[in-house]
Amino acid sequence: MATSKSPYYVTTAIAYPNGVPHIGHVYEAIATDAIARFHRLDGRDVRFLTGTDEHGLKMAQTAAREGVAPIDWATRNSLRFKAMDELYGISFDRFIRTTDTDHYAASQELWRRMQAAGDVYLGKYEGWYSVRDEAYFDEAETTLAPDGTRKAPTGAPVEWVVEESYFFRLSAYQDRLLKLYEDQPGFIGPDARRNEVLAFVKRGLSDLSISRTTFDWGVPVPNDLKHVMYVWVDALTNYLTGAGFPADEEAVAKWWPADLHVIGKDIIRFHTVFWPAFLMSAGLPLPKRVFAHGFLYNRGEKMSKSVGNVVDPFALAEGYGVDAVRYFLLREAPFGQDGSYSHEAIVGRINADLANDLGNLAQRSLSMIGKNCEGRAPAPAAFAAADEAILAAVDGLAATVRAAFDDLALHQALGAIWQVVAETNRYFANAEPWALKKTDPERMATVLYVTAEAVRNVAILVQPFTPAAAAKLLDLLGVAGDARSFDALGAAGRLAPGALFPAPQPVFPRYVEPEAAA
RNA sequence: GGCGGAGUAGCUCAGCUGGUUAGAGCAGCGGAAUCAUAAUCCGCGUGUCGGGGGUUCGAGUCCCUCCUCCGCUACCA
Repeated sequence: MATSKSPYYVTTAIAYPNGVPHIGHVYEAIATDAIARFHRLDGRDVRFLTGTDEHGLKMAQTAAREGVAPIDWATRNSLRFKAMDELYGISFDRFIRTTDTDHYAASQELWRRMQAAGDVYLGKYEGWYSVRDEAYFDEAETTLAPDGTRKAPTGAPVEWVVEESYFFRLSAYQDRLLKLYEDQPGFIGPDARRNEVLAFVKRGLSDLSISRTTFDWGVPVPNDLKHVMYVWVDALTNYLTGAGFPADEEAVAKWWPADLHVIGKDIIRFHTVFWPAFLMSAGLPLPKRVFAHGFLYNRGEKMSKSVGNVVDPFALAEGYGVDAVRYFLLREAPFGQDGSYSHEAIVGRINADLANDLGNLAQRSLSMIGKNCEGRAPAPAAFAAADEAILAAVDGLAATVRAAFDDLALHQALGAIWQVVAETNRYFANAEPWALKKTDPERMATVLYVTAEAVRNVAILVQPFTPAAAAKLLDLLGVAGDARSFDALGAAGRLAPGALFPAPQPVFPRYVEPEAAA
């Protein structure tokens, strides 16, 4: 079952490490990690790429302000992002940095290919430029301050800048892009984003400025060292670098095109318009899917430094635990839509879903097994209708969860799993194994066996979401390390009666307010 | 302004191509049980389905109109 499956290459966007990571960064990493773990458990050979995008004027400026070299500033911050990923158990196969040497080689090779295709030409770029924003603005967007200076919409001063720049002939790709969206409807998700991109491209495309001469902190343009590549070519190419492009042809053949780019909704255009156009130009296959997740709000309010409601991922993990945060973020908001974070909401999820529903189900059944079955997997007698019903619900879960992952409806996968958890709690309460203890020990053993089986299957399926707790749960069920993939779901991996269980212990602790605990 | 999305129980939301008394989870109230992490189970919702009009035997579900909110409308990591 695991043998004939195709490799799976999935990426997050690379983060711009000009500051510290925030909750949005973890959210994207956690979601992509769940997807990567899911496919690994499903028997596929997975490559998971994440990292940092380290070039650009702003990085150089901040480094100068800090009195360090750009590379040192980038390294310091990049390490912080990597530490965050490691803290949250993000199972990346490579943490790429756009300052890695092989990335320079990849970016320059992509450039050469686009140039060879006749899509790169030298021109002049001019406009109102804001150094602070590292961006040009339309004159209509700017305002004239009373003192005669012109300001960007962000309030930053702008100046008229003319610079030589290489351009990419994006205008030539309108038809091919529209055809792509039509031929490959799943290329952009969710659908709402697809419509926006479609409307945008239909309005017409102009060529894209892809180099700068005003700073040198970037990948040099081949054969014209005055220029460094502007953000799009450099940053997007990381996905190719991560696949071994161009030197490692075997790796490229295996991993490229990527199966999925997970990104934030703010950068959808770059990934669904510029990126496929670059790849078409270079004669490379296109990624199969680009999916934009939503933003996280703090009690419905946008998080911003000035408001001071930014949530620090490190503090979050400290306060609630890594698995709880992972579960909460993927359960609370439909993946692809905006979500809201609040202390009350996360505590509610921790206590209601993790501790009460699943954690307590495991604890109550395993504790009875420990006390009444010598701590061994009980031997079931013939199954009654209620037993069969639960096992059928449990065994049907794999298909439901797979379908949810196909649609990237991660919240639905969790919803389906927890529905079975609730059913199992009902089953357990109905069967009253504690009463059967005296009247019908054989029946009690059967109920405990079925319940343990339900917990085993749920634990396997929940591994992509709460990896550490799931592993602990499987330990408590005596499940061997090589029996935790989706191959072991259902009848194929049933608990062997008599198998020894370690002493049960809580897996998902309740959240208790610190002051109440003191 | 243009295009697109949304407005359903206190909260978060399901409701497919129109058809039994509009559903789920959470919260709340009442009860049961006591294996378990004060966890679990059972029962309880008279909601103008944003307002108004229309089509239809019949409309959250289609059409028109109005109100409110949100997204996109090119180079912002």
